[in-house]
Amino acid sequence: MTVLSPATAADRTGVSIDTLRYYEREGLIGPIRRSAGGRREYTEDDIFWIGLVTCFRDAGLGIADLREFVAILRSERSPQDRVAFLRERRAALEERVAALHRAMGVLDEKIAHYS
Amino acid sequence: MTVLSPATAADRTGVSIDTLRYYEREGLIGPIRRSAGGRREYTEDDIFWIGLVTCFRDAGLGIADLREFVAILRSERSPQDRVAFLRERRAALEERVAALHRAMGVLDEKIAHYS
DNA sequence: TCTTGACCTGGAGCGCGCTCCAGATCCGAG
DNA sequence: CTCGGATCTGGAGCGCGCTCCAGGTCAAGA
Repeated sequence: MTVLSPATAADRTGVSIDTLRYYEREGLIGPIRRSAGGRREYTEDDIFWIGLVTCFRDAGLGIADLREFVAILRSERSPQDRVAFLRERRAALEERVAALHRAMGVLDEKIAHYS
Repeated sequence: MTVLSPATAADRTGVSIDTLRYYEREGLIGPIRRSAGGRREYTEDDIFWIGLVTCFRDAGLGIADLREFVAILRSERSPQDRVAFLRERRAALEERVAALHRAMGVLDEKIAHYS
């Protein structure tokens, strides 16, 4: 099974090496397996997971939120608990969308005013 | 014409007094008129403008973005320039909405998986 | 073997957006 | 006139999310 060097992982995910290490320290990813010499070896699964993390980061979630998300998914919680947590997170994102829509409405108003 | 004290303005807008001063320093609002003694006197117009600013802040825009927004609206730019700027901002917000939708999609997938 | 460059760790530094503080001033109630 | 609460200013401090650095290790190529 092929593994990826830190540089390659960074390249593939669009996340800097420093940030990958940071995410690992913060418990958002990994722990990443190491080679005999102590270098990180990223698997495709790691890359996929990093993709999830960046997806949520891009959506504006904070590190603490992500950590909680990871903790829930890795925990032995019941499906019901997980679903409850996920729905709650979803609702928070919907509120963000609503805030965005409000701002876009203001913009539309201004645009209409100057058109 | 009635004016509002800093405390009242803070109360009305939900923005702390410190933050109102900060916004003023940064050029996002005001400059707010002062009383003979040097205290700020917020007008209803000021309150309205603060509402716009908080709307955009809630949508995740940064201070620099807001400053630019204010600068454009106050400048002597042509309506075309303003509309162009506003449309550009709107597109950026739409991209944020898209990022949010992507994250919500991931959440939905997980929810479906555990349901 | 030697060089070179990627990688390691721990910790410092940075920009953002506030938030708090000290010390002074203002002003309405008593 | 006095008192005390609200406000003023300039500047320090803080949490977040990286980003960078020093000093050392590892490993592939000449």
